[in-house]
This record gives sequence, structure tokens and C-alpha cells, in this order.
Amino acid sequence: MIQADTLTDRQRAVLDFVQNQVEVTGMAPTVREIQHHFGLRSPNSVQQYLVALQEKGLIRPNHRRARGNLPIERASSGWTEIPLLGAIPAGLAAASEQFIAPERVRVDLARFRVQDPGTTFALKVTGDSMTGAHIMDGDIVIIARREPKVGDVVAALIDGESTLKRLDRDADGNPVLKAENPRYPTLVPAEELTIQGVMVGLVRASK
Amino acid sequence: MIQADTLTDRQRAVLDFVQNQVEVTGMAPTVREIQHHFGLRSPNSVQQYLVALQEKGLIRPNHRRARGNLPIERASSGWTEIPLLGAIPAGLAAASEQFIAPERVRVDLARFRVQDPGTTFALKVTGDSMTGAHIMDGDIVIIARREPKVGDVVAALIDGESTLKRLDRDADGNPVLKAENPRYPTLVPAEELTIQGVMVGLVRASK
DNA sequence: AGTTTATTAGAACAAATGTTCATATCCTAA
DNA sequence: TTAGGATATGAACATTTGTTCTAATAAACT
Repeated sequence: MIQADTLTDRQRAVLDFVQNQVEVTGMAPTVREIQHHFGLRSPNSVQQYLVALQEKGLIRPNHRRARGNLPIERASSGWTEIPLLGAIPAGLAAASEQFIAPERVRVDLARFRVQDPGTTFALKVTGDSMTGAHIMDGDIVIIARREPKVGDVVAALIDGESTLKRLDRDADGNPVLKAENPRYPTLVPAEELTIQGVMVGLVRASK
Repeated sequence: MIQADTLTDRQRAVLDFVQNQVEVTGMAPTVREIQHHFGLRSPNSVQQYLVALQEKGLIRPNHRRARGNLPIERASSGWTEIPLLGAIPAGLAAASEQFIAPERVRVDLARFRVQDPGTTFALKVTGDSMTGAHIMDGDIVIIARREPKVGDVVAALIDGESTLKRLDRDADGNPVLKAENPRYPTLVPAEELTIQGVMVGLVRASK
């Protein structure tokens, strides 16, 4: 939440009205609709509230666009749809090519502190190799493509199949992939270690 | 003859564009924005699609309202904001009164198979009494107010404080609240057991 | 005292916008 | 063949809408 400045009561009231109208009608109100709601006799009375709210970053900056006074919340709508992959295709890590994503997951990326939806995807967890990290079979993990740090839970590509593991280092300082379940071995990459992304969040639907 | 059900390819394309614009920009496109997107040279070309889509009930009927061509489904958008409570106030279970919710959580309720956003809220988990059910400190659990079944994870009110526990029955068939952590005791309600809701989902942001 | 800020008003303009009328082509069903 | 629907064009109109300029009042601040 951005509190660039304090709002006057009146400015707050205008913002509330705008937000409410968007919620109720699906459209931002026009200048004159705001004007009439507050019983003002000039559209310019409203205009000044709008520029104030724009300067404070609470309303989308706009240029002669009808019903363009959308609250910022809605403009940079926190909602994003990211692809949900059962298993990450082999070539994915190289480039950011297109691939078939039969399903998509709607997430509030802001909650996971992710900026770039384009490099984010979801992965449905199968198996119990990470139950020690409280990641269960059927959970959906949110993966961001970024540089992993030691200790991160990462989606890694091994033998063409992707699994979720915790990135660690062995005694020699070489990266290894640790399962969070004693019944699974720690993996030492033979040749190359392909990290496809870092887990930033998790969504679970109770069964 | 007007076919109420079927859409022509072109009508479908227009509807798709409108829906997509609403999703991306938060505003319904104007007639001329649609016109230019399809490379048409007259706004009237678009107008005919709009009346067709209105007659078929796919676009909100409108009267000279700027950017009023909103898709009908917009009202039942999957996105919902539900209040996030650190601790549920004592009196909440009785009525559905107002209470201060400093933060709200955006969730895709469809994923959690919840229909009624009004009776759904989120609860930030504190403590480790449910780690056995892989619910961690800091997790946000989605709670729906519905009749609990044995085995459900429920938000329960005990001594004015709300905790997350699994609903179970003892040997006599009386309801008890089981923590999913051996270090915590199973609670046998002395007088009254107030179940505030059933856990339907979980959202975790990696720290 | 003077100065700024918040608030409101009135008038007016330019652009955006929804809408209608007339017309034409292509395709399909009766 | 004829009729009608889908598609498209062009012109024009009436509002709607965002915006700007000027001005006034009241409250708060220097």
C-alpha cells in the first residue's frame, strides 16, 4: 500500500466513491457522475480532486479517456494468470518459448513479492519428496525464474524430468539437491544442474 | 432468424476482444477501439456486433454510456477479496457483523471450491500446533463458514481466542479438537464448542 | 499582515463517444 | 429467383466527457 501523502477527508471520500463505483458497476465513474454524487455544480470541482489523487498515485494517470479514472489497485491489477504445468517441458529453461499450458492459475503475485508475471509459473507437486518442507502432494507451488540462493526450494531439471528440491552445498561447496524426506536421497548432479526457478509461494486446496 | 445461442466467428472474436480488454485494461473498449482493432473503417460496423451480442445477453445493455459495453460475466468474476484476520474477534460466530479487517487477501475462490465470498475469510496462522498437517507459522488459511465434518481442519473459538485444530471424536463420540503436533494436547471442550469455519485452502508466501 | 491550501463555481472548448440513416456486397435458405 | 442475415462503408448528429481558464471564499499557516 502506497501512502505517498495524506489525503484530506474530501479526497478520501472521492477515492472511496470511485473505488466503490468500480466495484459495483464495473466502470469507473465519469467526472460528472462524481460531480452529481457529491452535489457539486461544476465538473472542475471534481477535476481538482482527480489531479490530486493522480499526483498521489492513487488513480491511474489518464489522458482524455472516458471513464479512465480507475483506482491504481485495479490498473496494476494484482491478479495474474500464470500457466500451471504438471511437468516442466525439457527445453523450457533455455529460452522463454511458448508451450501448451492447459490450465492456468490465478494468483495475487504481490503477495508472493513477484514483479514479473512473464517469468513466473505454477507447478503441481506430485509425490512426497518435500513433505519435510511441508509441501504436499497436490499442492501448487509458485515458481519465479530467478537466481537461486543456497537454501531455496527450487524446481530443477534432472534427466528430463523436473522435481522440487532444496538447493544446498556439500562439503566441497558443490551444489546438491536435497529432498526434504529421509526416504529420498540427496542428488549430486553428474554433469549439469539446471535450475528452472525458485519457489516463492504455495497454494493448497483442501481435499 | 436470430439464433439466440450460436455466435458467428466474428461475433465471438468481438466478444473475446471486449472481454480481454476488460481484463487487461480494466475498462471496456469504446466502439472505435474495437473498430480499429479489427481494422474496420466505420464505427457502425462494430455497432452491429454490439447489438447482436446485447440481444444474446452476452454484453450488458447500455444507453449512451461511455465504455459501457461490459461483458455480462464480469459480475461473477472469479476474483474475490476476503478479509484477513490475525485473530477472530470473539463475537464473530454469532452474527455476520462488521469488524475491522486491516488487510484483505485476494484469492481465486473457485480453486477452493467456495461459492459464497461473504461467508469466507482468511486467517493468518501463528504457532506450530498444526505442523503435522503441514500448516506452518505464517501461512494464510482460507476458512469457509460451513458445517464441519469429522476430520476437517476447523477454526475454533476457545476461551475467546481462535485456533486452528482438527475436528475429531473421542471414544464416546464427543467432538474434540486435535492439534497436529505431539507437543500440544487434544482439547476436550468443557462447555460449548464454537466452530467458526472449515479450512478449505492455504496460501503460503516463502520467506 | 500576507501567503498558501482546500474547496467550489461558471463558462467554454475540443475531443471522444454512442447512435442512426442510407447503401452495398456476399452468402445461405426457402 | 427471392428474401434475409451477416458483414461492411460513409456520413452525419447529439451527447457525453475530459480539460482548461478565471475567479471566489474560507481556513490554516508564516
